Amino acid sequence: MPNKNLMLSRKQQILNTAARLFRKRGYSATSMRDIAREMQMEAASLYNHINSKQAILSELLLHIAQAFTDGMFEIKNSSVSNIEKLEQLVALHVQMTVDYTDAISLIPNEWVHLEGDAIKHFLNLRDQYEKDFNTLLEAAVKDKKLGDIDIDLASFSILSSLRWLYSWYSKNRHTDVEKLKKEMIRNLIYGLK
Amino acid sequence: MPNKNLMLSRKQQILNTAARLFRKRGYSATSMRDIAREMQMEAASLYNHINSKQAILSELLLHIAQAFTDGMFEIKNSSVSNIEKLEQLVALHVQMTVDYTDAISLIPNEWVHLEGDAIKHFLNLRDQYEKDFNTLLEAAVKDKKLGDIDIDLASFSILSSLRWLYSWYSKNRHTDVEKLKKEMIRNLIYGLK
DNA sequence: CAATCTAACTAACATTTGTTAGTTTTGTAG
DNA sequence: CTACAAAACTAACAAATGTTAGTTAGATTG
Repeated sequence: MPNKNLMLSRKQQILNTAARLFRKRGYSATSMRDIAREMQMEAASLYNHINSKQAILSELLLHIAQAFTDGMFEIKNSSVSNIEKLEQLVALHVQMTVDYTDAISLIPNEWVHLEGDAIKHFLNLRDQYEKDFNTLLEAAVKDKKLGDIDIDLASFSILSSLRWLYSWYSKNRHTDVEKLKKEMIRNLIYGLK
Repeated sequence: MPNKNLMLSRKQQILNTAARLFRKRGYSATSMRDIAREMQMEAASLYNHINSKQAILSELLLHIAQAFTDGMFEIKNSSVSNIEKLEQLVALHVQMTVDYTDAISLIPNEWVHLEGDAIKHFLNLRDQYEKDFNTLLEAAVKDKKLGDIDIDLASFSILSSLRWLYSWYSKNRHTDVEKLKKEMIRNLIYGLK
């Protein structure tokens, strides 16, 4: 089977390669020459497609963060119960993990290497997302669908597990995605009942 | 001999400072000059106390990993029920998080920058710990103390939350430690019942 | 064919990096 | 006070870094 990367734009190939290397060794420990070697080209040639190393990181991270924000917007405004919205959010995380395993692995830590407006933007999206998540969790408790939990700590626990799912999924790629969604919903949401 | 104690205490200051900076910016993005500046000394002077940047990282990570291994050994061999052992393990994580907040933050990601024997040793300790954790979880299920969960995924979820607790705790240092232990046990263990 | 565009190349740059060597200061024990 | 060891300093190093400038090969278009 030919390389899947062949069908993508050169820029997208570079982003994918960078995501894989950033995941493996971290942003700082990955050099432009590392990325270039993997792409079988010279480091300077990368600049025909991307503006800077920093721009690679911010494209990767902001793309993921925006996708989560968009997903949250849709789910928040849908007309299902609060507990169902929570279920859909867990499913969103699982789906994102499956679709963007490498890039999503950068979310927990590598954002610290963003600079300027990019880091502000990223943290704005992240903080708003977490606020929305807490709000939904609180609403579900008020609906008597969840026990009398510490909202902040429970929210943190759930999101921690979801953020690290990429690591589990990498070792279990055979897993059926829909089954995984159901199991995570059970573990993380109904475990708290 | 009091000279040696003074030297060790200076070394410990360096380790603590390094842990704080490694946490903030990552191992690779933290230079020896960064650590030195924070210690109000020159980079070269650090080498009177430590052998290399790499040695700092491995001392920090292996110290934490060994403490977990020791804790697991004690708990495994104690004469309480399996479910109580799980409770004690959660409490161990919480206590370690409180005692070594900065150094413990390096456990999830920064081990990738270990080299040679250090990385082998670290991964051995980590993998054995996770195996022991899984075994206990399985035993608790067999005791009918937990529902019919996917052991691997549940173990992963619990450990993810515990690994990231340092981040929550940093923003909630006022929290009573014993209360936090109880809440985490409830969230992570009895949530699964 | 000629002109244009894309995407590769080589060469070089100014910084920053971890670390070593050699020297000087400082604190303490006898 | 002297002697010594601990721990700081200055200076320098080779290697690696992100990036720019200028050039060239190959394809596409008029």
